This record gives sequence, structure tokens and C-alpha cells, in this order.
Amino acid sequence: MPVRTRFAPSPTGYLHVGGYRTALYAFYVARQNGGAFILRIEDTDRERLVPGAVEALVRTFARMNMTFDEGPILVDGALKEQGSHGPYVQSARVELYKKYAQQLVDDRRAYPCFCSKKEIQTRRETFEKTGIHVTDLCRSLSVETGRVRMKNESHVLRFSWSLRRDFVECKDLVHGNLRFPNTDFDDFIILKSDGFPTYHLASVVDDHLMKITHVIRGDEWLSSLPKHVMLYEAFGWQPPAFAHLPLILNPDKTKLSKRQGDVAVEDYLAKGYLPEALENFVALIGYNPTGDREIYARDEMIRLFDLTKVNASGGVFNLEKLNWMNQQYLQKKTPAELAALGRAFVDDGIVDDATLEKICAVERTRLTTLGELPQAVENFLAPPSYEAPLLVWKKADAADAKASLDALAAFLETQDGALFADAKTIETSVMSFIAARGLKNGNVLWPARVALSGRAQSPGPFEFIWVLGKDETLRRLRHAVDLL
RNA sequence: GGCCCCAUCGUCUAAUGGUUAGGACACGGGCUUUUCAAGCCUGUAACCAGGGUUCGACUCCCUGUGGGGUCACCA
Repeated sequence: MPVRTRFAPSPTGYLHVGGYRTALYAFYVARQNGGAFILRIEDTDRERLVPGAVEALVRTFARMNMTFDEGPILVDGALKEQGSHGPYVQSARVELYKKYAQQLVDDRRAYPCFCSKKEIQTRRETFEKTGIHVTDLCRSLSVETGRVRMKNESHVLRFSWSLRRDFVECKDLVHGNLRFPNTDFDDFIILKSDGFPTYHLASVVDDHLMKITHVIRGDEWLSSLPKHVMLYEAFGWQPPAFAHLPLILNPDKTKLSKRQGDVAVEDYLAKGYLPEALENFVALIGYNPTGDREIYARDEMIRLFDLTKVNASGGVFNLEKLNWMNQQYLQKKTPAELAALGRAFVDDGIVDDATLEKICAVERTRLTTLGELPQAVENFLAPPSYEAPLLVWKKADAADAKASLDALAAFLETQDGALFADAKTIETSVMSFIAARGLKNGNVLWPARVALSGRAQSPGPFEFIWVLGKDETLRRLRHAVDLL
């Protein structure tokens, strides 16, 4: 049987990193087995519809270079569907859920309940106060009564939890075998009074109909697993394999939330994290194929991934490590690649392509995210502003600094364009100039760097000369001489 | 509170009964050096506790403790 996995989010308008990792693992499993990876939209909560959310989600996955084999896709900006198991948006499947819910009613595994929300609420409060469980009154209604009242009374459909055994046994790929005491479950709702299904019914029906082989989802669903197992049993369907993934946590170990930082993939993209770095990082929360390495290409992950080796415990989202990871990926890019990627962050009215590429070449080891590029550009292009004493190297004095800068400027003045071709050539020339004059490296290079950058800490002078070009270099050098 | 899940350095993890408990981030030191980065070398740092099982437990079992999740006509 071909492997089929799905990512089934409710459309909230952004992709939570926890959901993203779930999708990623499902993607790995599907790709590893040559199976299908499916996107299904769970929009059965009509009160929480977010306009445009599906489009946004599809675009985000595209930015993350993840493609679905089935599900909603964007064609010329319009939402379409691909795949032969659709529709893939649950709101378009309501009749299907009604049909299956009715089947359960016919089989006496579900029944209509006419209690109002208020009544239920009252019962719940009574239970909390007294410990006396008064529930499921409608279960004892006769089939005939139920059928009659259904015609003109508002009602929901409840699953009839039958107490035929002490435990519900469940299997999970990451947690192993689980058993839940049967006594804890009430008759949960499968079809709401607005005719829409609840998650439990919809996901079970869809996963079955869409021939999903591995249900991969977050740990927050673990406690409702028995409900789903019972639903499969009531329908007489073979349940898929389940894998409940550990939660991604805030630094304080609670479920990752907006309150404590960015939770959306879109946020990290906007800050200039590379998709492949984010993927690598997120994949490693809860799982590491070898344990002695951190950088894995996607192909490698697909090859090595093993659901049964996913950690059972939650993992903190460690921003420091993401930063390191992103830097690693940034350093592997060529200057041209960085410049192309960086264009999204720096307007071309501010810097031309050639200069941006030079700046990228120089800043490569200093960038944590692409979002820092504008500041880097600014640091190169804005006229330096500093106090004259900064120009003086700790082992020299002002007079020496002035003489050194003067000599350097004079030397560069005489050079033609060839010397300015690249930072390495500039370095070679300037270093031999320093040696020929019997000068000391620090005495020349420190003041030169400050004159060019205006800062105590910055990229080196040769890199500045290269980026700025001959004219601007000389201008800044002479300005420094004047200051001294 | 009921039920469920979880428990290795501060953090992410490796280890599937026998290791000086390994790697990575962060942090400290050093090298390189014109500064800052990057790079290289290196240091500090962990098996939650108590009982078992076993010749031998981080690994298996029990209990406790701690943390988390979930208890909706939300997913």
C-alpha cells in the first residue's frame, strides 16, 4: 500500500512552526517512500474563518520549497485543487460527513442530542461541584423519538460511547502502546447543530477516504486518540498508523506561543532566515538522525528520517541555535546568490547590484540573517562619522596616523583601476607598499580602516576600498587627514 | 482536580544492559590578527529521586517528584 501522509491545518492565516514541523515530517515520510503528500484544509469552524488564509498557506509552503501532491494549489493567483481524492477543503465535504454521521446513527453508534448549550454547561458545573456525572440523557431516547424530533428541533449528533471494555488500546509510532481507561469519555459531538462536523468526525472520515496511511500530528491530539480509534472501529475501518509529535516549547517549557516571540514561519522568513536553514533547524527539534552532526540537506533527511526515532519529549525552540544555523547556510552562499536573496531586503534605489554583491561578499561571515543587510549597506555607504582620536592606533600617535594616511592616499592616487579589482589584490598591493616604506601594519591599517568605516569595529580596510572604489576611498582618507 | 504524555549538560540531542556518557548552540580560555567577524584548538557543564530486576543499569519494572498536554457545538 503506497504511503500517503497529509498536513491538515485549520486556516489561521499563518503557519505556526509547530505545524510546519508536522508538515515537514509528513513530507519526509511521503518522499522517502515515494508516496503522496497531501494538504487538507480543516475549516469546519465557521466562526473562525480567516479570509485569504488558504492562499497564504499555499504561498508559504511554496516559499519553503515544499510541494503537495494533492490539495489546494494556486493557479494564476486563483485557488484550484489537484488530486483525485478531493475536495480537499472540509467545508466542501459537509454532505459527506452528514452521510457518515447518519450511518453511525443508523448503526446505533450515534444519536441526536437536543440539549441546549446552556443545559450542558449547567451539567458540567454540577459535575465539577458535586462530582455527580449527569450526562447523555438523550442517549436513552428511543430511535423513533429521536427521528421525529430531529425534523424540527435543533440538535447535534453524539457518538455513543459504549462501555464494552475497560480500556481503549492505541498504538503510536513515537509513544508506543497507549491505553486509556474507558470510563473517562463522554458522548462527544460528531456533528454540530450547524450541520458541520467536529474535528473528530471530519478527520477520521477524511483520513479514511483519502487513504491516509500515516496520521502525523501534534501531541495536543494524543488525548483524543481513543475517540478516533473508536470512530474507526464503529465504521469498521482499518485505522492508519498514528504518530504524535512532541510539542515545540517556549524557553519556559510551555507550548510555543505568540506571547513569547515569533511563532510563524512567515515571521522568520520576513526577518531574513533562509528556508533551508529554518527547515534544517526545525527538523532537528525532536529528532537527529546521527546525533553527531547538525547540518543535513533535505535529501539526506528524506533518506534518513525515521518516525519511530522521533523524541517523545517536547523541545524548546532555541533561537540562538537557529541563528547559528542560518549563519552556516548564509556562509555557503556565493556573493551573487546572497545579493539576489538580499534584494528583498534592500531597495535598488539605495544600492546597485554590483555594490550589493560586493557588500555581500564582505559581510558574509558577519550576517546572522538577511534582515541585517540594510544596516550593513548603510555602514558602507553612509558617510562615516567619528571623532579624530579614533583614528589613532593604540601603538602610535596622531602625527603618525596623519602621515600614514597621507602616504596611503598618495599611493592609491597613483594606482589605476586594476588594483581595485578585488580585495585580495588591494591587500597585496597595500601590504607591499607598507613593507617598502618600512611602515608598520597596524599604524597604517587601523587609521585607514577607521577613516573608511568610521567605526572601531568593522570589516577591514581592503574590503572597504574594494566596495567604495578609488574616488570615495580617497575622499574618506583625505577627510581623515584633514581631521587630524 | 480527572485522564494522558514526558524526564541525559542552561538549550537541541547521541547512546537501544558493559562508553573516560559523545556531538551541537550558548558561555570561558587560547591561536590567528590592523579592529570586528569567520576559522582553528581547548575548557566548564547532564543521566530528577528512591526502590527493585541483573554479574552489571542512562538504558528494563515500580513508586515518588517535577514539567507539559487535554478535559468545547475550536481545531
